[in-house]
Amino acid sequence: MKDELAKRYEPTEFEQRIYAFWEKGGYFTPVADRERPKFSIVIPPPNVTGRLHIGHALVNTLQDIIVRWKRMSGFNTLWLPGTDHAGIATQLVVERQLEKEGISRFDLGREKFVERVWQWKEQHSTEIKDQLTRLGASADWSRERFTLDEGLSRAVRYVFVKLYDDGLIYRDLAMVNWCPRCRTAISDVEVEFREKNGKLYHIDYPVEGTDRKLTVATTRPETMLGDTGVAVHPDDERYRNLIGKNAMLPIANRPIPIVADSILVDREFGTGVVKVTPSHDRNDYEAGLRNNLPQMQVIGEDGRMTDAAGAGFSGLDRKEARARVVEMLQELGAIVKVEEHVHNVGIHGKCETDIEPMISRQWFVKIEPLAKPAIDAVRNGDVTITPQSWEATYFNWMENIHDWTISRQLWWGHRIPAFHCPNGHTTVSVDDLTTCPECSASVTQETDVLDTWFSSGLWPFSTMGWTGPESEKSATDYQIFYPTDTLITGFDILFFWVARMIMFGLRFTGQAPFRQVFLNGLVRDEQGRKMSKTIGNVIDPLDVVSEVGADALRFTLAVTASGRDIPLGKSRIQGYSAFVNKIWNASRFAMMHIDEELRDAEPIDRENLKTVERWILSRLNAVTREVNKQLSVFRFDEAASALYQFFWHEFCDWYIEMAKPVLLGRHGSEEDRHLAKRVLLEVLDRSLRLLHPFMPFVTEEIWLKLGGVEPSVMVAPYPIPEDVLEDPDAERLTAAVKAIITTVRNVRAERGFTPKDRFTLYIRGNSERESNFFREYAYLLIELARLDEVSVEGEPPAGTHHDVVEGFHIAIRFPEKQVSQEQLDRVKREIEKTQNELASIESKLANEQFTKNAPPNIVDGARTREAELRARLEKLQQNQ
RNA sequence: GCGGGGUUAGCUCAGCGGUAGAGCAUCUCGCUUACACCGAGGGGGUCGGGGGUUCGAAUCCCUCACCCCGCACCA
Repeated sequence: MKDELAKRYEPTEFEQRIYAFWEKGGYFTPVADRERPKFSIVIPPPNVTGRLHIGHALVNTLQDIIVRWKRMSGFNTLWLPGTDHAGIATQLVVERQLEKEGISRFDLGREKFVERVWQWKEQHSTEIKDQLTRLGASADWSRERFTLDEGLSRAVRYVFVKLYDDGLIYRDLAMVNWCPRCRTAISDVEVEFREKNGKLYHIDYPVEGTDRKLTVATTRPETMLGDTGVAVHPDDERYRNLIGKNAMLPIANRPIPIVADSILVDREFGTGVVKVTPSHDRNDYEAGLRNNLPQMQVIGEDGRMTDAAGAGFSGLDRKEARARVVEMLQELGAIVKVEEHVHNVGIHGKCETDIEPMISRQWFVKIEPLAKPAIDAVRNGDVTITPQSWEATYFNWMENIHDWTISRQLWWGHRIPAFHCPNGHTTVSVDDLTTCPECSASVTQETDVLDTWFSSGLWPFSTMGWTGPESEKSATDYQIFYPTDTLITGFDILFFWVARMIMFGLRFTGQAPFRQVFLNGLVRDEQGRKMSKTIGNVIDPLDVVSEVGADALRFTLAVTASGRDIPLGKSRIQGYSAFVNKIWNASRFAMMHIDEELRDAEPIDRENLKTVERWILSRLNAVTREVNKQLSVFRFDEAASALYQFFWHEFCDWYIEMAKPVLLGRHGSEEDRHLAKRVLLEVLDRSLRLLHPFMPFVTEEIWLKLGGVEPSVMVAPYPIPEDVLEDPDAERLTAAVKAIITTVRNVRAERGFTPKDRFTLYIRGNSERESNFFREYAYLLIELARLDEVSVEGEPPAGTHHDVVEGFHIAIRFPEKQVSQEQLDRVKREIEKTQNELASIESKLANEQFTKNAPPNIVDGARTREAELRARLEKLQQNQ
């Protein structure tokens, strides 16, 4: 032992010091060795925009647990960190900043604006690292990447050009999701649906040349200004004769054709008549194409009405225009009725603005040829997804996938490497062009940038030096660490990110970018609600770290992370911080008894181990097996619980208490004490290593004070189970000792005795060996059960309490005392319980179907149980 | 509408074919020189309803109810 542990556990005292120690030791950086088995993982790059929330804490804790576990298990381990430029999100942040200064990005101009964003990025780029550092993330910061780095940008351009050349990227006029606030197109997955209360307006459109009117229903009356048709179902008797005639569009006073369309119109819904606005509705767009209806854009890119909307509307905001249209229709008497209507409104998730479907010229990825192999990779097991239920979601989405809109009318991001000349030629090129290869005219680069997820999709290999096929021979990291092994991320980006990485990885590297994916759940509050600023139930991970330390937070996250959503509350974290405290204090106790020379002592002399020592080593071995097994299947909760259970309730509550008489010199020889200390050290040492991935700081702090062979616990070998340590006999006997002690304590409380009252315990082994065992451990029974005597051979006198525990008949004699009714009832209840169980097991055994069909071990178990119950019942009845 | 998940102790959840479990909360006793962020002990569940398969079902199948989450639809 080098040094003493501080009396109190104060994580803030040492966490940052420990992290600095690791960094200085270079333990985060793997070696450039192709021979050693490697383990690699890339971080889901957080947005540069800032503060880590509890979800980040979770996903990075889980990664770190796996990474530390693998590193300690001997793998040449790389955890590659970095950040994402997060196109829209980051641009938004800076735009909001500008707003405060009273200007817009358009006032500043593209170049100046992008400069501003870079400035902002530089100011904040260290924040993410600092925050991950405080959580204890053992990422290799020397390899930190940013999606706009030169190498990564090069990869983006290569991929774009290649896909274009392969005919998988095209530019076309199509109906896209347009965000009028951000003034850009976004992809389908970026549209979120919110249920909103709206109104359904029923409007009369007069039919030309008749006195009939067609009533259409719409939730967006302002779009009627752009109607170019009215559709009915071809088989609908009510309107059949009107097909081919014109309806007169109110307000605009434009005749528009009545067409038949069986796809658009559901006869059962509403009036069975649909207004068609090809320019501002996805379905209407398709219907317009089918029926040759013209497109008429009445809403512009900024969400305001265009000139085409007509005088009185041009320049009005969408919402204003709606009110105006309704007002005018009311004046005309064209509104038949207005209904309350709950419907899903598509909004842009990043800024909450209502999406405007809009026809626009954009760049797209033809996705099906990419999706097919990505589906196969999961189907044939090259990539596994945990929890497995997500695979269904993955297939469902991938099999119904639509082309991916990749162009964004933003300024912050990878500018599309396409070059246009005045003669209408467009050339894509990895390197910048100045003149058109076709006509030599000077060219200008496409102004659109790429969807952020286009570059994130390349993350597992673009971060490793991959910039195209030639780089595969020269990029060392790519050669050693690609493909990665595991991906740990939130399920919310399964489509955005995971699916696209698989598609790109397969297409460009010929391999899936990872073998296993673990999708973690959402962190919720204790009542299972989402954390939100409005509810005020947000837990800031950095606050928690300041209050109780990173280890308590990490352990709490791990112990609740089964793959489902995670209910997290402060009280819960508080609870697990008690566990960290427990580890601290148990270590403190152990270190009081561990001498310097023990550290380098020869291996434990197994021959001379006492039963309880063999027991604790056997239990330790079992938990070692369990933790390794559960981590390999991402059951962080099971692994953490097993450690919790073992360390607290087996090691602290029982083993340490059992070892105290020897350690403190109240019992046993000097050699016994030496061996006890040796075992204590062994268990603590292994426990710290087992716990390290979950709580790296506290384990390291203790480990360093303990003084190990390795310079740091994070590079000490992770324990693996050893069969020689398994000891069912010791487990059985120790379980009996524990149960007997518990029973005595029980009886003491039940009969109203105090801890000061001393009893005599009579016990008999079922063999001479067992009797000897109880003789050997009589001192323990006396100490822990507070007895004055243990009699192994003596015959219990009358008037003692009888019981059968773990197959051993015991009798407890205690001083005369008035027995209360309550205590008598208790005895009665116990007898009844035993009788009931006995009855049920007897009837079971009497059933021939059971003895015939059930597996032998189950039947045997039942027989043993029956015998036990019978013996116990007999003894209990003596207590009445 | 399609797909996935859920309904087990007051709360949060695990168990997913063979005697109902954990953590927290609660109650009782105890400041015993590692720890009161502690120790010892107790109480508390007809495993959402109904039906079926089985010697045996919280666990498998069917069905109903309610809740959550995707996707699609939403005139």
